[in-house]
Amino acid sequence: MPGLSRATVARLPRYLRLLEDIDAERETVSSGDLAGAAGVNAANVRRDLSALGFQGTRGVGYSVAPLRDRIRRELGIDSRRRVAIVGAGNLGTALARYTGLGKRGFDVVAIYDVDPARIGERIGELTVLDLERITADCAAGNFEMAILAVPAGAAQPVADLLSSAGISSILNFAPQRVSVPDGVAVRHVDLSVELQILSYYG
Amino acid sequence: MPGLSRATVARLPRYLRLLEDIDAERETVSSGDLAGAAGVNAANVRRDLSALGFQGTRGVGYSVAPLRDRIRRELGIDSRRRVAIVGAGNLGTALARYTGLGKRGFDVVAIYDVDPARIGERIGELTVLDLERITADCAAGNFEMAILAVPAGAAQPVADLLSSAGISSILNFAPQRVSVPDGVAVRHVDLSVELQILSYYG
DNA sequence: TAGATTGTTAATCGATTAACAATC
DNA sequence: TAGATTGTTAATCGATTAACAATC
Repeated sequence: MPGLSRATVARLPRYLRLLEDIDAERETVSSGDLAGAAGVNAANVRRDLSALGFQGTRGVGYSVAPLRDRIRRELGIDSRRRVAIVGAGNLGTALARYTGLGKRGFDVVAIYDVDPARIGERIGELTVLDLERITADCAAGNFEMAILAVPAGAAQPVADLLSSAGISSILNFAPQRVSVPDGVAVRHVDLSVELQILSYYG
Repeated sequence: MPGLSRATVARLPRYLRLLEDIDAERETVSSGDLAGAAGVNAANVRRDLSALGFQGTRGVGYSVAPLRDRIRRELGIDSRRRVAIVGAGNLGTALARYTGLGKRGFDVVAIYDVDPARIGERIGELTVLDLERITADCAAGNFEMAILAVPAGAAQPVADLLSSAGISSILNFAPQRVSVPDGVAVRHVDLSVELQILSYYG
């Protein structure tokens, strides 16, 4: 049903960023403009937009506003997504304070930790909640996505809790891959893995 | 000269993690063990290790210690890499306090900011330095890699400074892609892009 | 020998890109 | 008409995987 390839989906947010930042007076963009911003080939852009069923005009380009709306709709950004952060350590706290997510359609609605010394602490507009509550809160439909900012050993147990409570997606920053049942989407971002890859090419 | 495919390099750190965490008494691992830990196919593992020129023993598996050392050497982890963090906001501060990097061969040696109110502030063992100094410090060989944790608008200018000062690699957390000259390696990690991709599949 | 596991081939897959006719 | 740019084809590329002979 998705229809769009993984690689195409990964590029849509980049196109969207250009379309949102572009001069309000610009009415059209070419595949070359989009390619430049996203760091890809212009033919690739045309193919992506074609897969989206979005048509441009030969000799002219693509209409900015309709394309922007089409990508937003495809990514589901017209309806906001609610995100919980798990782990109120350095990284979790930093993510909770980051205001850039709100502009992109994501609302951070809760942050959880196991440390009694942290529970109840205020971080921006949020109060750190007891991790014990997370299953109930997730099952109650308070959020659809979670960001894991926990130590390696806690990643899989927390992912299990969330999966059984019906979470849709997990973004995992813990230095440990987690496995989840079918139907739950996961992405891993591992800082030292990223640096090691860079280090190899540097 | 690299010889290893990008995809293979990206998997090596995952294999390494298993090899470092494994029971000290285990002398061998099979491609199936490594595949399970890394979330890939066993044939893929064998192909990767073969590309590395590392041989196993049929019917037995791969020797843990030599394989671990071989991967470390390939990734250049036997020599430590020095990393500077640019931007002492929420994220930059969290990264500076993160102790996981040291265990993986990366030393955070400096953190920079432009805000006079932050310059001189202590973060763990580091003192926030004036961004003005970064070109000189980089050119002096104080570090080889940089992590950008700056606002979107600052990413490209900072990347330009670092490139001209001879940086090897940049890990960019700013919500804005940067372009750099040949010879500088860059990776982008964009939190809201990651969430948008997840959101599509969730 | 019997069971396990490697190393490699061949098939397949998914994605990228050059090129160019179509057409604004 | 002349210039620009799309939409799509065909070629290519890089990576994955099943399968199995080799061999411990």
